[in-house]
Amino acid sequence: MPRMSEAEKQRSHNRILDAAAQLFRERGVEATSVADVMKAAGMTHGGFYRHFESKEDLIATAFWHAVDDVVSDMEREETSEGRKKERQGYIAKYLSQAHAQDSRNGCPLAAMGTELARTTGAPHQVGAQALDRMAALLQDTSETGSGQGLAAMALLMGTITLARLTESEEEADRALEAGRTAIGLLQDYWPKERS
Amino acid sequence: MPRMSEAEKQRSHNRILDAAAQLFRERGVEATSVADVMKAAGMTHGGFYRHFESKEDLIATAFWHAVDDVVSDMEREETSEGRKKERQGYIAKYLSQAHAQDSRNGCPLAAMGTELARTTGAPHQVGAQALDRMAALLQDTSETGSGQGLAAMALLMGTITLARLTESEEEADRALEAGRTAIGLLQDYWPKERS
DNA sequence: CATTTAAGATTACATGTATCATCTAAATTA
DNA sequence: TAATTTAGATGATACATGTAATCTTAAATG
Repeated sequence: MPRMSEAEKQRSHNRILDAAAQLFRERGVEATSVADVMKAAGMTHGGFYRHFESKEDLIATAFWHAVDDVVSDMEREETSEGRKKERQGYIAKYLSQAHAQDSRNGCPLAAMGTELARTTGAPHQVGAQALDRMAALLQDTSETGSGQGLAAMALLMGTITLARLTESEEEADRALEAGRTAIGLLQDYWPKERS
Repeated sequence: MPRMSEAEKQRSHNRILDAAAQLFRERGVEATSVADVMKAAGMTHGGFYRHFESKEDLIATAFWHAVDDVVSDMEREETSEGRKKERQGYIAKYLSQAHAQDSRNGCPLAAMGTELARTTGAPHQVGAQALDRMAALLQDTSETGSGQGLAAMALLMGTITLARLTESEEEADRALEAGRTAIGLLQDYWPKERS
């Protein structure tokens, strides 16, 4: 069947990336094989190494692809006022039953963070970069680097992990509700820069 | 070499459990093979099925073993005043560089939570049970079921995950410090039961 | 139109996997 | 002490894994 045009190769490449980004989040990185990814992308595993150097390469690239996917909308917002508005919506979506039940399309850090932390090399690096990016988005207007964005990120990630760990929707809801309350406290009471 | 006395079998059993509890936390559940565990326990893989029905069985049992190990000290404290005191120490240890760097002996939920959430059956169940247990310990004196314990657990888990994801001790420290501040806010400002 | 190129399929490889049947020697028990 | 039991070792199974060489065919190039 090969060979295909440059444009079609790009499309294949993106299909692999999309499939990997979804499967890695849904089943985990270790639990997903290169063959699984290629099958989900509608190909056989043979062609894989025309697109990526190794599975490790795919992990880093697909993870970053997922981060872009989830985060770039909000980054386009230029004014800090516009962001503040969007941030509330983003947080509400993040702490929703829908997000808890759809890890496939959800926060890549929540789904793969633990696994990336255990890695060394490129996958670990992009994980750390993603953290910077997302914490910056969660940072409330005024002071950057106060740690409030980091705390918010930790709380969000922790909360969906708990919600996904529960055994009923009611319990998941209790976790999500607790997360919402806690995020509110961080926003309302985080100490001002003393300087 | 076999056969060994009943007492020695128990000791073997515990060695397997300890090894599994450590390796699962350090490398992850999927990334750890039954053979790895048995080798770390000083045995060959053949004897494994005299002790456990399956790897899934081991996962659930070893996870619970780790939870007991980490949590049972604090549960022995009877009075809620005694617990309150201990809780602060527990939280300080949890949000420490030492804990971030030693997942092997650290919080089982932080290390395996995401993976357990993806499981079905016994491993998922014990994960949910562990959450109940730990959230109860983090619950501040007064009102149970307010969700404050859940939020605290989410924050703690999220924070070490972030600390482990960073690429330098300084960044890890920033995450841990943010977590400490946030925990304080939860304790100080969590809304009283309206009733 | 002929030649070259390369995307993806096919196949192969060596290794790792969970599981289990069988073997062994020592502890139990009769 | 003799017979029985069984913990753990050995080895085999059947399959999944990451990687790579090779083949096929259509696109790109001349």
